[in-house]
Amino acid sequence: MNTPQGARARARTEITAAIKDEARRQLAAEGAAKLSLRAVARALGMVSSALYRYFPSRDDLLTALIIDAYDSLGAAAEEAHEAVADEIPAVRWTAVCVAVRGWALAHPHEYALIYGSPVPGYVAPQTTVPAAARVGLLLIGVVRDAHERGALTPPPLPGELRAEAERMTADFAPGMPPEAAAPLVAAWAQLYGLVGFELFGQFHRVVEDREPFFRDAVARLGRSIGLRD
Amino acid sequence: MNTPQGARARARTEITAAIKDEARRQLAAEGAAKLSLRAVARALGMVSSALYRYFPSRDDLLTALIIDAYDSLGAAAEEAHEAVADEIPAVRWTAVCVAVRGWALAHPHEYALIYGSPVPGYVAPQTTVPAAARVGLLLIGVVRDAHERGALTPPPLPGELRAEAERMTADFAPGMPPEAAAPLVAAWAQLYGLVGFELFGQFHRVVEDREPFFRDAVARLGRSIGLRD
DNA sequence: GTCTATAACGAGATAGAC
DNA sequence: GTCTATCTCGTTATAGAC
Repeated sequence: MNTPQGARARARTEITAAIKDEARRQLAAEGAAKLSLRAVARALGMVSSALYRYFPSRDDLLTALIIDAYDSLGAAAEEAHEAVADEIPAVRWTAVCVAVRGWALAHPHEYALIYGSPVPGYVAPQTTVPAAARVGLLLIGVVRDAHERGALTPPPLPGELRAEAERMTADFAPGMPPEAAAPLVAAWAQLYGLVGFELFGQFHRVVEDREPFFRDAVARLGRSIGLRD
Repeated sequence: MNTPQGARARARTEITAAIKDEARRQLAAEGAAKLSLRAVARALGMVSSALYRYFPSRDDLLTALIIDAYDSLGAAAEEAHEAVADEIPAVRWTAVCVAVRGWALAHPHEYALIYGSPVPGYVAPQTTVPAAARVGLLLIGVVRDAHERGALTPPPLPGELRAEAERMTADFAPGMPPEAAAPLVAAWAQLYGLVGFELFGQFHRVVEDREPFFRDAVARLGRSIGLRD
């Protein structure tokens, strides 16, 4: 934030950050289901009712943590993309995917919060949507750019999926050929399948040398959409 | 079970089943993190100490639920495969994937238990491995069979992955060409990415007509391994 | 106005005595 | 196996400090 702040506003920002930091610590230790306002307050030497000045409810604290996680992931992905902005789309595709994996390995509990099992009793409000969409929009941008440069040869579109594909491009990927819509959305989900399996231990004794395995898989994902090397 | 049982053994089997049923109910309501032996006991009109005659700890109950879930999923996948055993490998591939999705939609909380975020503080023992491997072994069988019929043209194997691919085939997919190993393991993870995204709500307002979308995606996955239509 | 602290509610879990 | 005393929790009402 580069807005000038008075002392009270600064104190408020700092305490808000301290609450979220402590909540993240508890997330790592006990999981989102057991996140407790009282425990956070206790760890900060505050009384539980004081937290309500900062977060109107436990669910609002959870929502803030979720938005922060999506934004942190989105920022990491966008930064990685900018670093290779001059490369061909296939290279940028892989760079974004590798950044998603890197962020997930560095923040496993926040990854579990946003892409793991839903927290029982919690329903994410619409306010999480913009942050949640960042990585997806970035990948759409890569594919659209490939199309504009003539570097995209998407697979044929099954007639059954034509209407759905056209709705998708109209809704959130204007300028992208509808043939790429279903393969891209599928690749997006599949990317998180690869990351989740590694993170949650399903690759234990199955995949040993994980980075080259991952790069190979996401390169294939890019080709399945029609990105050319 | 077709072993003849005395009255005592039968009662034990029934009570064990009742405990697991009630635990699954709580799993759905509160999540695995909050699964509590006491609450299960209360719901069954038992006292908590009595449960320890059936499950020595909460983690053992969790392990039993996890093995049951893997076995239920594995059985559903194997049954779907048998129903199309005479078809070409690409058809059998899709049938198994569709069965995995169908099972997951029918058992979302058990899916979350085995493929969602890890339960904090719980580490799965080796006893879960055979049940967990069933779907993977089934998919390996489809690909191996395609190879034996000459219906498999796997993508070229990057030199970087040669050693890993040969270890994979030696460890759990003998008779399968190493070129197919990495694409198959990746496809296996990606399948669960597709299912998880649908189940956990990431496709909300993104994918509307989900079954054809899913079939298209898994058909592409099959082709990425080298299965021919 | 902005914040923290006290106390309380209703619900649920837990530990130990019996 | 039962009962009770003591914990936890989210949340609110209220009172007072700055």
